[in-house]
Amino acid sequence: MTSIHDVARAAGVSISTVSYALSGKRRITETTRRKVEDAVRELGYRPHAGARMLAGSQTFILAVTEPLRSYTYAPAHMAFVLAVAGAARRHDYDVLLLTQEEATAGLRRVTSSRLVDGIVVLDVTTDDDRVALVRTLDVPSVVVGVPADTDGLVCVDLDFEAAARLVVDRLADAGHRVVGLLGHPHAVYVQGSNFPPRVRDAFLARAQERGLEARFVMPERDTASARAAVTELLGPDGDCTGLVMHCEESVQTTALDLLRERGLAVPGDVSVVSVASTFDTAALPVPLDVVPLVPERSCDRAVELVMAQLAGGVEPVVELLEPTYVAHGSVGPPP
Amino acid sequence: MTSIHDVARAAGVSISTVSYALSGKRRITETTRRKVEDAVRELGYRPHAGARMLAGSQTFILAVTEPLRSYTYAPAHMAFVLAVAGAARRHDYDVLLLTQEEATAGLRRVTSSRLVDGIVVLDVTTDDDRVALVRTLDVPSVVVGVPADTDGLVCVDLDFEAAARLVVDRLADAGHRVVGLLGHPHAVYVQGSNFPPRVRDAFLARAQERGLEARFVMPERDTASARAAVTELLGPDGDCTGLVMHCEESVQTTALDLLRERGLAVPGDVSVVSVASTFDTAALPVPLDVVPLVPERSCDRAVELVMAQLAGGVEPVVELLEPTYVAHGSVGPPP
DNA sequence: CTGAAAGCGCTTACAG
DNA sequence: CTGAAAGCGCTTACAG
Repeated sequence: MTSIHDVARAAGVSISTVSYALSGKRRITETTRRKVEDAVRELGYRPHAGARMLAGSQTFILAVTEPLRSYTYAPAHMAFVLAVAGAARRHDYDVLLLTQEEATAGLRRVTSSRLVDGIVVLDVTTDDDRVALVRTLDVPSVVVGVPADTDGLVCVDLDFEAAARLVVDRLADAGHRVVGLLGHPHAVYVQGSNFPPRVRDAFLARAQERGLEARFVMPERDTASARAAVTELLGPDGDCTGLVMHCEESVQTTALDLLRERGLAVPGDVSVVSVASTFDTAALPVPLDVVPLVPERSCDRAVELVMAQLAGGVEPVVELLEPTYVAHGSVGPPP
Repeated sequence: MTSIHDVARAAGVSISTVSYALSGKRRITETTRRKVEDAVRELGYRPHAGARMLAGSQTFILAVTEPLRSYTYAPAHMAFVLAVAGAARRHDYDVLLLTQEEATAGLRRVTSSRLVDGIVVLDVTTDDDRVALVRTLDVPSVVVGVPADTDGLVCVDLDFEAAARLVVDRLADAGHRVVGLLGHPHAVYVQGSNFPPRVRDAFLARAQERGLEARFVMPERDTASARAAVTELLGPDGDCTGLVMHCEESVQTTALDLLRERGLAVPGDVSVVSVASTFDTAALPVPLDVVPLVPERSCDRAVELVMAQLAGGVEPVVELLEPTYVAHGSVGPPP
């Protein structure tokens, strides 16, 4: 293995000059810097990670904790993990993946052994052990999502409440009087992620504010349950003309299939909007209006906030990212 | 931060004794060991990761590379990543996640900086850059899957060929004369993972050996495409009575929905088997016989083989794990 | 069975 | 603007 001494020798400088040339932490003559860089390139030098950790007390590793619960929607969660990894790399950081079975123990282990410089907590539940732990850990940490108690935390998340309001408003403005929310499975609301209840509550509250009748159903993931749920939402006399979907892609597909079978046109007979979806709703059987949840947005910001904590003080804060409404022609006036 | 010196002082021994007591690398008196362990516990001591890497030239970190391509089935791939992480932890290893955008560059970086002790390569394609790189890297590596050129590699994988043969045999033995394979989207076969072609080829070959007529279709992921594909497989006169599914859960669900709509009973009218599925086929609308792909099995073995390489010599080998047929009553004689 | 000490490869005050 | 050197916290021969 080629070490910093080899580089120093090849460049004809001292090892401290090599170190500083590489880190940019002190001013170096242009010519010296070039000599060092040439030597680095020629020798294929790469600093020893462990030595850097020990001497510099920086690891350039972030811990990412994502409990892939059985009832979570894998594609979306995977997208968040990958988005964190991507964002981290842009700051020259690698990502250590901590899984469910080891959530809090793992966080303890990697922080107290100084393996990581910071933590990104993904998919927090309302009352999350990892959040309680992170609060005590004194390691730069960012929570993606909003737990019940945000005291002392740095949180980033899409403003799900605003997202829900956006779609309700759009439907109300178009003239719909009865709107229905097709939600996630029941288990998700009970023990799951923090955001489905936030969407539900804001949806119901805004509908009331706008004087709309609102319905809410929580289908399981199977086709039959999804179909029954949509049927229930539409109502026996089909008075519900505005459908909001906050559920998995397959359930949204099933819902659209059912509408088609029933001869209900979108948006001619029923207007449909997807909220907080991570997939491309334009690729559904009917391209759907959407207030998207963009993992990259939340995760880029989360990593930025870890870096900011590393660099200096960041006050505890709950940052809610403003949602955007993307139209694809699936909302119109009621028939 | 409490260091090994603090522990040594508290236990009244030298730091080398602490180190050896913890690593078990040399014989220690029972009483001494206990004194050390007590001190460790009281002080909450955790060895500094960087110092261990530097002094011991072991990092206790494994790199996992998983290119989540857009056309891959996220739940299955996530399951593999998690299975590797779980297996690694059981050997006291952590897992560093390397993503698509950085696949080969990332492997180079983490190995040449001595950040990882070994590599697990997930979801290899037939002709995979990462495999070519890993071969030259001289770091313990295991490939999950079978690339075209396995020379010099340690590969582990389900024996997909045997799995395909198992289901064909089961259908042939039950008396079916025409069988159809519902495959993955076309893109997967062209540029994707290595195993779909293996299933396809073995399926077709075994069908021929058994004197069966065999069909093969590659639906996209949407409902319409899936329905069309099943219709095509069954044939205009419904002569195909044995359906094999090697595709995503949603497509399998759609297929079963279609059969039900057509009034075709399983297995009364059509026998159906799922092959190499990572989800629970017993939870489908009709519980399906399956030759499961169990991520934990492949990944446990993959991690074991990395550990074996770390411990000493392991010859290059392609280990194919024997498939198991799990019956759920979805195969019977043809009508 | 245990200890004193070298050394792993860096970073960063400390000097000049 | 650059260098010599201390020191980060371990592991592991080397002694006894």
